[in-house]
Amino acid sequence: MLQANADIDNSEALTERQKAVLDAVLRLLVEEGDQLTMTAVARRASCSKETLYKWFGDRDGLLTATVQWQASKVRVVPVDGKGLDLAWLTASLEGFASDWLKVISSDTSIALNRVAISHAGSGKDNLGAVVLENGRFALARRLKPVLEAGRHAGLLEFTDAETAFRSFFGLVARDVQIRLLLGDRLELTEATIGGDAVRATQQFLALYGAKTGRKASDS
Amino acid sequence: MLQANADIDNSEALTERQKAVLDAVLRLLVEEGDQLTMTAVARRASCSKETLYKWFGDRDGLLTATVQWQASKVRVVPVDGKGLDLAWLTASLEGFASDWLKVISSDTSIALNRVAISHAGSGKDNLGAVVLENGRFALARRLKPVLEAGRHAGLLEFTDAETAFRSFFGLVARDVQIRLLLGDRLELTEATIGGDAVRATQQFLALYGAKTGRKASDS
DNA sequence: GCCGAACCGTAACGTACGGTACGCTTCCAA
DNA sequence: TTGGAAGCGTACCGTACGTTACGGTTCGGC
Repeated sequence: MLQANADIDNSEALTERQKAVLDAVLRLLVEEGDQLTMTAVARRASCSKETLYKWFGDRDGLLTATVQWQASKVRVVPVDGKGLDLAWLTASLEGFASDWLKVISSDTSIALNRVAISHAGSGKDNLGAVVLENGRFALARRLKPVLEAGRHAGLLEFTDAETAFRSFFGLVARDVQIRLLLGDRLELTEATIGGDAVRATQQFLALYGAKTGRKASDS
Repeated sequence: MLQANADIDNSEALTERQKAVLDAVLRLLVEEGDQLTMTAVARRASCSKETLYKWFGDRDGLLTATVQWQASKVRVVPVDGKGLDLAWLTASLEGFASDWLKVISSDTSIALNRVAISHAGSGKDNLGAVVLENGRFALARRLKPVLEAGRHAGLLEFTDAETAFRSFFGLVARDVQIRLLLGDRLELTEATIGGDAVRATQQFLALYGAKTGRKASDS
């Protein structure tokens, strides 16, 4: 199982200059993928290679720091447990779906996932674990309380929150991420994402909504 | 959009020796990921590097040939349109789900997708397009006739087969592929796959099944 | 038996790139 | 003013690897 903990929010320890360097790495990663060279980073960030090695150790350290830096930036706001009625639940789910689609279709996410996947192949570091931890697992951690709240309010029915979450995940993401990672041109406009979020949410409610007050189904 | 056509079944043009070489590449790819070297391939396949270059042009050509060779091997049997009742439809969908889960969780698929994704980052070749074409799009081409048949028989209700397919895809795959690609240990046993296939099928039928004769729902 | 094609094994070449060393400038702080 | 830390730019080193070259071997055709 992936190691989750550790290095949660070491973004504190980064100076502004270092953050700027990592942003440069991010931009470079988006532009030309994993074959970015230390020389290119140094040139783009207007710093010396020696500084890069002093700050980040080696190339993998730089990549890891970049992934974590990006992760620390997308730390989203926790959902507010206001109403706890169906409208609130629906809005929350649609919000999660929309946010997630925006994330996985962003250039940055695609680039980062690509490099993490490449590295996962040659098990050198745990870049994949970091990405997973700050992506799919972070989403689950944030969404599950909402699902539990929905169940507690009698709006949802499920026995295992993890299973319910994974169904929601599947209904939202479908084939989007793998297609984008493999280079498929798939323009997700704001409107498309909004529509998909609504559809996914409705489908999820159809599957896991409480039978009272909503046509539901299960097996 | 991805170019689909061309090189459909150039596996004819491969000699047995060449196929053996590509199988060696496949094995090597599974074992040590994308950082396989031409020297390693030559050693493993007991052939000379000169031969590799004569046959496949360069490293990318070798990789492309390998991906296509693997793709030509997994050409599955078309589903037989026998009964056209609910049992047949359910069994077909479960079969598709099970097959797909087996594919995406196989070492070979993971390794191939990883290298294709890496290459998609640095848009050198169209490895990603080849993988997509023989993976997700091939699945859609095989499944859609089943969905259409189900609709024609009054068992399914949907307006767009593509949308219905993507929902099915999402319900089946969920987070499995991205987790595996990112290096998450996720053992999919035969039993797990079978259960997931049944669950995904039931959920799909709940969403897209005709309202008559089955508890259905939609928005 | 002989020739050439195909191919194996290996040595060699060139380059790209990770990592290091060093000189120079800037900028505090004593 | 000066010493030193931090950092920039660049030259340099070592190595890994893609690619090429070449000698030796097998084998089918004459």
